Amino acid sequence: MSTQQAELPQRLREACAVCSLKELCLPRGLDGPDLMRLDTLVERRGPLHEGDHLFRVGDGFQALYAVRAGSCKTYTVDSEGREHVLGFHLPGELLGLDAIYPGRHLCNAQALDTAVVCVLPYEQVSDLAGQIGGLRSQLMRLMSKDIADTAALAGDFTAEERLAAFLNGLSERFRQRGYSPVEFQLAMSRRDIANYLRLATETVSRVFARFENDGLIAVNRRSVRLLDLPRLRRLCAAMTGMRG
Amino acid sequence: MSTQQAELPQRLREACAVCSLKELCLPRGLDGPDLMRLDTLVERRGPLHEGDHLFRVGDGFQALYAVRAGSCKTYTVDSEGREHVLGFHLPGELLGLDAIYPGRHLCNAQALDTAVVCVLPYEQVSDLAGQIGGLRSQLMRLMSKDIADTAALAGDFTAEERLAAFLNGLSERFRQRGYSPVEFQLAMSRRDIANYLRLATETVSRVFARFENDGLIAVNRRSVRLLDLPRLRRLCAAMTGMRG
DNA sequence: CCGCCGAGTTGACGTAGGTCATGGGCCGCT
DNA sequence: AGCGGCCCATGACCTACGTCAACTCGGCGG
Repeated sequence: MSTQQAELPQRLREACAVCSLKELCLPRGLDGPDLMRLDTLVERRGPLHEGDHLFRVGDGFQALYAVRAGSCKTYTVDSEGREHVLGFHLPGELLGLDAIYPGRHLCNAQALDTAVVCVLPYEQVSDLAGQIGGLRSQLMRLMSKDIADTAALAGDFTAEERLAAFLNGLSERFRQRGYSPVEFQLAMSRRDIANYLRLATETVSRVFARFENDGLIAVNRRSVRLLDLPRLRRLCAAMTGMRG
Repeated sequence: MSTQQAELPQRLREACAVCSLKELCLPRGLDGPDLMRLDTLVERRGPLHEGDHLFRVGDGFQALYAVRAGSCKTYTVDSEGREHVLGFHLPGELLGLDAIYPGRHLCNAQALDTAVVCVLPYEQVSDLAGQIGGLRSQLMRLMSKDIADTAALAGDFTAEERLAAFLNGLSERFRQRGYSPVEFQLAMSRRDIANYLRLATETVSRVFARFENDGLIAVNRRSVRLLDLPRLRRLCAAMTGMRG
C-alpha cells in the first residue's frame, strides 16, 4: 500500500506531465483525483531502440500508446511493397487510435530513435472515459483531430505546399512542447518524409534545396532552421487552411 | 405524454432502424431501453434538396448528423479555390466527426440529391455515451474507421487504383445496406469523384472508359454495373490492403 | 420542336514530379 | 587509418496525369 502511494506521484509525473495524458486531461481540467485514477492504469514501456517496433500490422489491439520520449513513425506496406508513412509521433502524442475499429493494428509503429512510451490499456481507458466526462471528450477531440489532419494530408497539393506544411506542423508541435519552433532536429530520414508526403526522396531533397536557395530555411542533413516563418506559412496556407 | 409514447416507436424506426444509429448501436447489442433513451435525442431534418447545405465551414459544432435518405458530400475549398471532397455519405452514415476537436465545422456538407438526416445533439450523445458503454465504444469505432479510411485515401496510388477502390468501396457499402453491390446509380458528378480522388475530371472519364474497354464495368453517365468484381478487387488490393 | 446549357467525353499537348544513374559525405567497423 | 554501407544530393530523362480545347449528348424551358 505504501509503495503504491509512493509510486503514484512518480507515474503521475511521467504519464500526465510528460506524455499525452497531459494533453488528454488538462484542456478540460481534470482534477487531481481523476488524474490519480487515470494514473493507476499507466504502464511504462521502453526504452525502445531505433528501429524497434511498438506494434505491427495484425497485432491484436489492447492498448493505446502515448510517446513519452523520443519519436515514432507509423506506417504500412502495401501489396506492391511501397511503404506509406501515416504519421510521426512526438512526445505527448497518442498512437493506435485507428486500431479501435477493427480491433487489431492496421499499421506498424516503429521507434525513430531511443523512445519511451506509456501504455494505456484500452478497455480500462474506455471504462474510465465513461465515468469522467473530461477524459471522454478529450479522447473524442484527439480522434477528431486525427481525422482532420489526415484529411489535410490526403488533399491534392504540390510538393512545395506539402513540405512547407510538414515543416510548419513540426515547428508548431515543437513550440507547443516548449522547444524552439525555428531550430530543430529531424528524427526521420528523407525517405520517411517522402513516404509521408507521397513524394520521391529525390523530390524532397530538391524542394529542401529550393527552400534553402530561396532563403526560407537553412538545412544540413537532419538539422533544420526556419528562417522565414511567415513566408513558409503563406506557402502552405492552402493546406493548413483546410483544417483551421 | 401519450403523444410522446406514440412518437417514440416512429422515431425509433427512423433513427435506429434506418439511419446510422443502427450502425451505432446494434453491433454491440444495445438493448431496447437504451435505444429508447437514444431515440429521445433524435430530431429529423429535411428534406434537403440537391445543393442544400447541412452545415458550412465555420459553423459552430452542435450536433452529429446521420444520413437517413439520399446522400451528401463533405468538402472544403482551399485558399486557391480548389475544392477537396472529403467524403460521400450514404444512408446510415455519420457526418461531422471532424468538428469535435475544434468545436466548429471544418468542412461544408451538401446534399447530392433529396436527403433527410437525423440530428444528434453532441452534448447529449456524449453524456449518453458516458452511461452506455456500447454506444461509447461504437462512437469510438466509427471515428477510428474514419481515420483509417482517410489514411487509405491519403496514400500514394495511381488513378486506376483510386477509381477501382472507389467503386469497390461503394459496392461494399451498397451491399451492406441491402442494395445490389454490382449495379447502382452514382449520386455524384464526375467532378465530385475527381475532387475526392484528387484527379482531374478528364482523368476520371478516361479511366472509366478504360475500365469499360477492359470489360471491368459497364458505365453510362451515372449508372454503373460492375462486371468483374474479382478483377476490380485485385486492381485496388494495394489500397484496401492498407486498412484490412 | 428547337435551342440552350451543363455534364461528360475525347484528343493533343504540357509539366510536375518520378525514375535512373552518379557521386559525395558521414558513420561505424575492423 | 582504411573500407564499406547508407543517407543524401544532383543531373538527365521519362511518364502519368493535368490542362486546354473541341465536340457530343441528354434535359429543360419556351
